[in-house]
Amino acid sequence: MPNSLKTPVASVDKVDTSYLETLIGYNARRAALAVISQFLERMAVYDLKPVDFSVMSVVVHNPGVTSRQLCTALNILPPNLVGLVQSLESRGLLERLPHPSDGRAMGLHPTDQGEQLMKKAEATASELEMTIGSKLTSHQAQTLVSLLQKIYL
Amino acid sequence: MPNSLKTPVASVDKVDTSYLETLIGYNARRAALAVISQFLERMAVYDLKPVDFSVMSVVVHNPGVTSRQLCTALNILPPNLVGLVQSLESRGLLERLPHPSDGRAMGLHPTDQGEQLMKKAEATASELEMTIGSKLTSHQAQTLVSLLQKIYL
DNA sequence: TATTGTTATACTCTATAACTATA
DNA sequence: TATAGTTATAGAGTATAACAATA
Repeated sequence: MPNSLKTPVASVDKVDTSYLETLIGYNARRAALAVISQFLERMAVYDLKPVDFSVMSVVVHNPGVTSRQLCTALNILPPNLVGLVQSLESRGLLERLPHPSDGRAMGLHPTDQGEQLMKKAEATASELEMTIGSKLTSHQAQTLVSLLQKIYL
Repeated sequence: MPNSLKTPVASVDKVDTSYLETLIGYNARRAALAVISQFLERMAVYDLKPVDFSVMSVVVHNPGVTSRQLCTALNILPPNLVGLVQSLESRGLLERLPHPSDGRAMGLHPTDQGEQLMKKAEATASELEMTIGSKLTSHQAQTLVSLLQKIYL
């Protein structure tokens, strides 16, 4: 029997992605992109992209942290951090001071302006968590974070 | 009291990322990157990157799917799909046939070679799921997938 | 000899505008 | 007028190699 009679050149009405939806990596990436998309919108007022936010947040909570430490903590390659830090410094959000004991390194310190901005930005980030949380119970959100960390930590 | 005496230019021994680790988006992105990194290694033998795998998987499970449908299902922009499809076609993994009812569209169909490759590739992907799953119980993995889907679906 | 920070650079990924052929 | 597929191109993100200064 010719295939053309059995399936006269198939067409698809509804796309079935059920297989991909069984994969943790696929779901994690889709979820991350969805959240980051909302994050971008909400952080636009502060002119902070996710990486800028992460860098500033670590600097605020770890005054004096070095570039190397930042790279390790956030999984950023050193050459790619240089421009980020220069940009944040030129915006007056952080400053680079000599490291007290290592002459090669520079400690990154938040400025007052940087701390004030991040106070607001972290509040906005927490609001976003609540919005996402409206799709999840608080217990589910906690479970989700815990399970994700098991994978990458 | 001069600040230099209270904190003589701070240095950081262990970086504290506990705030970022409360954010779903941060954790989802870190987890996705960790899984994708392993995915890249395991799929290298098939010369399939995550997007190639996703495209081929949808084509195999939806013979005749159009480019537009693929873009919508996988959140890819049409111009960025063109090269992917051309590459997969030139490798003999799929073929583009005229759509039965829409003269503008082309249906994407897996070749026999494409189906055989994806049979192996999907088995490899499932093995990877098991490996990730070794960090989670099967029930936890199921919960994780379900919670991630609540966020982006 | 190893490490921090940096420059230069290349490669990939993602995004936008505009065109054609068809609906 | 709207949509599918395509081209060209720009921008962002990510990668490696190599160098100067310091440990």
